[in-house]
Amino acid sequence: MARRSIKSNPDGKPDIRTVASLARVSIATVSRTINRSTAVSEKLSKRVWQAIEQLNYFPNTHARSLVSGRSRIVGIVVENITNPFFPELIASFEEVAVANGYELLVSSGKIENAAQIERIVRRMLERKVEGVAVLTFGSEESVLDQLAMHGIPLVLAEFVVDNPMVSTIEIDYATGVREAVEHLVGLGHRRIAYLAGPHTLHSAETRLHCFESSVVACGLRARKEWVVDGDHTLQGGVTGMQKLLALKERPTAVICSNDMTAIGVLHAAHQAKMSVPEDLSVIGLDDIAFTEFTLPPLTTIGLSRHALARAAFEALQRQAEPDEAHVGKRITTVGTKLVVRESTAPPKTR
Amino acid sequence: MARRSIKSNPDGKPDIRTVASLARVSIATVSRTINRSTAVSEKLSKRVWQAIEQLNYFPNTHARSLVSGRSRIVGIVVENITNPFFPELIASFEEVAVANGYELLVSSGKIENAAQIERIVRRMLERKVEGVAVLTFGSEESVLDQLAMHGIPLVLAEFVVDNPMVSTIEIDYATGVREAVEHLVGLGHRRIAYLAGPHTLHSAETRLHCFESSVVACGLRARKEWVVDGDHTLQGGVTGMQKLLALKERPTAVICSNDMTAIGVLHAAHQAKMSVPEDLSVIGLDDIAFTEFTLPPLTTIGLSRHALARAAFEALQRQAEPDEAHVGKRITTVGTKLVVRESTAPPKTR
DNA sequence: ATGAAAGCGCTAACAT
DNA sequence: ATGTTAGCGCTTTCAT
Repeated sequence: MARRSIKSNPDGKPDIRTVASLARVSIATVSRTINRSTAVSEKLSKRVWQAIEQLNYFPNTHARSLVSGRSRIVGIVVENITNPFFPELIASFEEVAVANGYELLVSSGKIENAAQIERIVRRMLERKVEGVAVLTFGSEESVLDQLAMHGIPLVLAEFVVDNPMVSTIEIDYATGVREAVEHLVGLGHRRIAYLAGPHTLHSAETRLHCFESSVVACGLRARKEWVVDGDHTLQGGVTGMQKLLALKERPTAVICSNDMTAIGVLHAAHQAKMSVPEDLSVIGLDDIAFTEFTLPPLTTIGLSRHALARAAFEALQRQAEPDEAHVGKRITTVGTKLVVRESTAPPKTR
Repeated sequence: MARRSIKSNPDGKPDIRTVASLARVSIATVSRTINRSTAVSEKLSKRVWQAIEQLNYFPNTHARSLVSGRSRIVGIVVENITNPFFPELIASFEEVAVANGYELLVSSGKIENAAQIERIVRRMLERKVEGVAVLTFGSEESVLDQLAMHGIPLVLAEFVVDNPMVSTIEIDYATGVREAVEHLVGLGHRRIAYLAGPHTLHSAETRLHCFESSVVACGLRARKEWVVDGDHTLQGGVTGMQKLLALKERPTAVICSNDMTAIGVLHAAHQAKMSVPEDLSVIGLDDIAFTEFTLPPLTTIGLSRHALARAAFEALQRQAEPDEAHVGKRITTVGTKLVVRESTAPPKTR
């Protein structure tokens, strides 16, 4: 039986006691040094760090979490991983979380039924995440209720909830969308269509409203048949564009609720032997990496993954580590702005 | 001070004792019931499960990991998250890991210098992962050495290492690549080019060799200037295609080391006013979701993310939970096969 | 400023 | 088959 008193590093993994004895201090002093908590004298702290270095020691996070109640893990929930926007978002989130000493727990599967929600909540609860960024842009309600019920801090995209545990990242679509509409109008377009996202997505509805008000602000009339439903997928873009092509009076430009939709539109236009931008101008939204390489390169409304990820992490951190400078700050805004490439040009017909 | 004897659920989070007392058994019996370890009588086990249900209890994974030494976390390391192949792979890996009661720790950042490798290794070690799937297809050596040195089971893609802790997923590129070459030859192509991946990638070298031997097997001669370097990015595909276009004797078809490259080729061909597949046939490799929506839809050599993820997880699990049925099984093979879409057709010139 | 010791929630001997 | 108990490696009182 390996009792503590007998055991002398059977494996080789140093623990806090190994460090303590090498530095000739108590384990409490080692802990304090590592956590920079109570002041430790210069002299001892130096000895401790030296021992740590020498042993290549690092604390056992499980032991740490167990006693402190803090896991230093944050969760992130997305859906629809086939839209490159989300992997890019996760990568950014990982970067900022890790840089701040946190680990992340990713859920990237589809969220379609109660069992799947249950599993996500369970995973987050089991690993004792300190907060969760729910960046599904729409299906948050369900996940939300359960997590919030358990007292886990949450941050949502564009879903303001009256709960002190829930922060919101607001996205200023208005600016980017207005720039897009003005860009088209400036090129001479009068017949501008909109290929929407799913009605279940909060963000998609917001984007649509921004489009409608921008059109009106530009003195154009909003024609109902020029607003077509989509679902933020490539196929949705194809189908939506086909609907637009079937109209007697076709639009000369189309703004899409996201880049995937816009790529689908490019596809459908090509199939219909239309040239972009000569016969049709197309604008997307998100500015995913692919847009530089579509045919032609896509003009799009940029939404920074990095800004979004950083805002989400910081909101979570504010909840986990309350900081007098930021108390009560529960809404952060992230901007959008037009990126002009080659899918927009003056209309041929006027 | 909340001593155990005084404490009576101050928060409400049930622990193993809460369950034990509700079920009128010892905590050991609760533990046994949950872990299905030593046999527990039907009667008691039923009482325990009932109490668990009633209290909505689940074990604290940190406590569990601390004492058992098993974290039930597996790591996965990828690079180049902008290639949709990798997010799709991660999602598959997540699915199979979670289904088997494991959590995953993802590292998706670029691996370019010692500090970044150090951080990945550190993250994995700190959270005590039970194994790591290094699916970078090339930069494994570096990460590998350090992790293996710490005795962590590893699984690599196509990198056979003489170490019992390291398993390998071998990918049978030969079959898919041969199908692709035969498909082109069957259509009448004689001048087939190859747009390679980076030489630093093991898998890219393998793919190239498969191409070369398939070409020879079909009785064509391998022309050196028709094998062009690429880097598995869209831009690399564009640049590579431009090199091919500059040749006096142009190929009538090009096989690319991955789909991203092929999409770049499509782009460059379009810019050069060439029609695919009329003027040029193009074949990719991976079969990422995007390939259905390129212009035209891409013929490609399919490599199942799900099969790869499952093979990787199972290899890891075999190492973590040795199983007499599979001892010593350290190499798994995953297949590839041609998916014909619309980017290939008979050549115009012969 | 430092150390001794309790105990986080659980698993795994060991005892019955 | 079940219970008792000793820690897993750490943080955090409490005492000095």
